[in-house]
Amino acid sequence: MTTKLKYKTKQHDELLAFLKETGGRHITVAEISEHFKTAGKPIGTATIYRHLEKMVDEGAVNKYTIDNNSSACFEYIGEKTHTGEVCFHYKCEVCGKLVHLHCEEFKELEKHLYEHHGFMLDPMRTVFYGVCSDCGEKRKTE
Amino acid sequence: MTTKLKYKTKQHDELLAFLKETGGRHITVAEISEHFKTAGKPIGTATIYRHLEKMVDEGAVNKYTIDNNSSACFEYIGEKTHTGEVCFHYKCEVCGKLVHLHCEEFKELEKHLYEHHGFMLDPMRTVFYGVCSDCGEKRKTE
DNA sequence: TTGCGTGCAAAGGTTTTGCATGGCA
DNA sequence: TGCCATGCAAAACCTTTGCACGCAA
Repeated sequence: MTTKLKYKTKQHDELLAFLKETGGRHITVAEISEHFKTAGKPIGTATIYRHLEKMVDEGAVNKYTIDNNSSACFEYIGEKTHTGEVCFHYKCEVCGKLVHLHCEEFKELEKHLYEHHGFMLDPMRTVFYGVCSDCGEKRKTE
Repeated sequence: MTTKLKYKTKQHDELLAFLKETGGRHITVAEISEHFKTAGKPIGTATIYRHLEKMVDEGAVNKYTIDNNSSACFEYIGEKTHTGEVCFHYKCEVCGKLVHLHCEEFKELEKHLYEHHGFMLDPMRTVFYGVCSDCGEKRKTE
C-alpha cells in the first residue's frame, strides 16, 4: 500500500529488464525467482513481490488471479502512458495474447459507468478477458 | 472435480437456504461460516468449501477470485442460468468493494468488441477497475 | 449395515511482515 | 552519514486433505 522503492538498485534494474523481455506474456513470482536463481544472481521473493506491487500501482504491470490456490500471474504492459491517450487491453484466454486498443468506443463505456454507476473507470488497470479472433476461428473448425 | 455429495444432509439444506437468501450478493466462506456460527449451528469450513465447489461445478454458484490474498467471493445465481443474464463486475481500488452490474449497456460493449475487434468477451472473467462513487466523494472532500 | 458426509486438525501453498544487514545517494 | 532496499525466516492467510466418527439410505 505504501511502497516507495525510490532508490535505483541493481535488483530493480534487472527485474525490470527481465519483465520487459517477457512483455505480453504472463509470469509468476516463482518463475521470476527461478530465472534469477538459475542466472546465478538470485533475488529474494519478498523483493520481487515489493517491486511488482509498486509496478502494478503504477500501471506498468498487470496482475491477475486465476485461482486462490495457484499463484498470481503478472504481465508487463509498458511504461505509463503518454498523457491523455486512453489505452485498454484485452487478453485472449486461449493463446494468452495481450492486445492494446485505442478506440473511441470505450469513452462511451467510461461515460456510462460514471454517469449511471458513479464509477470512475481506471483504463490502465482494466483488462477485458475473452477469446481473440484467431482462436475463435480455430475453435470453430475443431 | 470429484466431489459427489449425493446425500441430502442438514448442512446441505441450510447452506443452500442461506445462499438463496443472499442471492445476487457476494459472500465469502468466512462470512458464511460466521453466519452459521452466530446462528448457533456452526458448519465446518471444509464442508462449506466442499459444497460450494460442487455448486460451482453445477453452475448454481459463481466463484470470483479478485486477489490472491483476500478470500474468494461466491454468488448464488440459481438454477435459471446459462440462458442469458450477463453479469459484469467492478472493483473499487480504494475500498476493495466488489460490485456486480446487470446492465444492458454492456451488451453494446460486447457487440462492439466482437464486430470491430473480433473479440469474444468473457463477462464472467472481466473486472472493471476504478474508484466507486463512495470513495470518489470522500476523495473530493479530503 | 454400508458408505458417504462432517468436522477437526494438520498440511500445502502463496503472499506479507519484522528485523538486521548492506547499499544508494 | 542517513535512509532505504534487501533477504531471510517467520507469520498470516486461504484452501485442501486425512482421518475417525456419525448420519443417510
